[in-house]
Amino acid sequence: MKRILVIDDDPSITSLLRRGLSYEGFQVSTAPSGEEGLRLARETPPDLVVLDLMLPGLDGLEVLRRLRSADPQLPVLMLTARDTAEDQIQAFGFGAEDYVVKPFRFEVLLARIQARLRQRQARSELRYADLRLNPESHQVFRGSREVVLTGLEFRLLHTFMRQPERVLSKSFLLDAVWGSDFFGDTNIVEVYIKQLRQKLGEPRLIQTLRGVGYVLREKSPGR
Amino acid sequence: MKRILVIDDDPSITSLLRRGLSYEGFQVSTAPSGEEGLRLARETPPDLVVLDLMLPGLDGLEVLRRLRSADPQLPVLMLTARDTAEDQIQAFGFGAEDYVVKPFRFEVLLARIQARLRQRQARSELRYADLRLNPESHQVFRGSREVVLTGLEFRLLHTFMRQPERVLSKSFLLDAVWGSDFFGDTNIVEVYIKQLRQKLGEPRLIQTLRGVGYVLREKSPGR
DNA sequence: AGGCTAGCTGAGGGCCATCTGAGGGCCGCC
DNA sequence: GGCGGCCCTCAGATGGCCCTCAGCTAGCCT
Repeated sequence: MKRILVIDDDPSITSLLRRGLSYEGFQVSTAPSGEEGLRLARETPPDLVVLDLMLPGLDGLEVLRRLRSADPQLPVLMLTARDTAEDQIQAFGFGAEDYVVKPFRFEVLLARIQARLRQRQARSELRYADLRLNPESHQVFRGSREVVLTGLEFRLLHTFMRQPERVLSKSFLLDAVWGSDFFGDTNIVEVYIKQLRQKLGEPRLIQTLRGVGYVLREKSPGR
Repeated sequence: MKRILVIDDDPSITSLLRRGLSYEGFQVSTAPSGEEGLRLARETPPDLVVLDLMLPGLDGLEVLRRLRSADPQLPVLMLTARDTAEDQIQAFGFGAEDYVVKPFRFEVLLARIQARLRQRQARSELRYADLRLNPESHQVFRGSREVVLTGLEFRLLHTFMRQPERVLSKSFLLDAVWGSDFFGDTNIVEVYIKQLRQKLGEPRLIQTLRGVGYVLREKSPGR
């Protein structure tokens, strides 16, 4: 779940965003001042920050500068009532990615937030336990060791990594990886599971649930 | 010198931007339609695109989509007279970074352009491993040795260098380098890959992922 | 304990994605 | 008009990957 930090001294704004963004599935923190916002960001780094330009105490631009110094990649969305050309120029100069003018429609803000997160998300790799799978480079690592997979093996593992700890039946996998136009035996799934297990090494991450399917899960010790 | 491509059917806009941005030290191309814009972008990839949402013929959003498919990193600044929430939402959905509403102050547009370009840092010379590609001088070096490439070879390598370690499918390359109006066999990609590999020499930097595509990557040493 | 069935495994055949060398046609330049 | 460079096509060779198969193992039920 993505974390969003909202820094604004206007309670009607923070309350609106807290409710609206929570409803959209984000984990929302709010701070009424720059100092408080920076403290929260330091404790639990958010995935994105919505920052009011006009703040009591520490200036919004100063907060932006400090957030950036801690994480130059962090997406920050500026929020403000002022709409002069000078402000915009200055904010962009400090490296804000985007700028929304109050009053705004919630959907517009949401769309921009999602656009920012998507930009970031697309490049990021999937992780589970000590496994890392990068869809862009088509690479897989177990710890620091690279695991070289063929096209099908990769697609199979990718399917598991997108929904770890969820049981996937053989017919589901057949559909997801081989496509619904495949008419062979489900034994092919077993064959490729074995192949994957072998390449990924120990300890085993793909467990068999007899009569049900397979699941990507760390073997919990003693149960 | 940074290249900016302006796609807009309104001559007063293109003329204004051509003069204004040239004065600021940019190299400006303009296109009155989406088709023409895409063609220019394919021939000489710009550093940033200013794109009108309302275009005759090919829709602005469609142009955006195609520009993005060729280079996901390319900064695109949408420009439009419409200012409805729906448009903004849709444009962000397609991955526009920014949005400027007509009429605009030139300084605001300029500030946003500069902010985008700064984020992207120097595009002037692309590097990967011991490869260097300079889009301005159209030169390529492998280590200290210059590699002389033809126009197509250069565009192909350029496409790879803009997104190193990312898998590019043959159909993607066909689209990005040859254009979507090419109807020949994908074998042409294989032929040019071979040609590039030969000219670039060893160790091989363009790897084949059978059934998936090609990727610019140093062969990870056996681990 | 024994039987049944789901799942595991090793080997191998064949197909097709990719590689490769050769060559034809077009265009700009001399 | 001739020449050279570049783009594209084609067809044969290669071998990696996908899939099958048959025998084996092991969980589960009676």
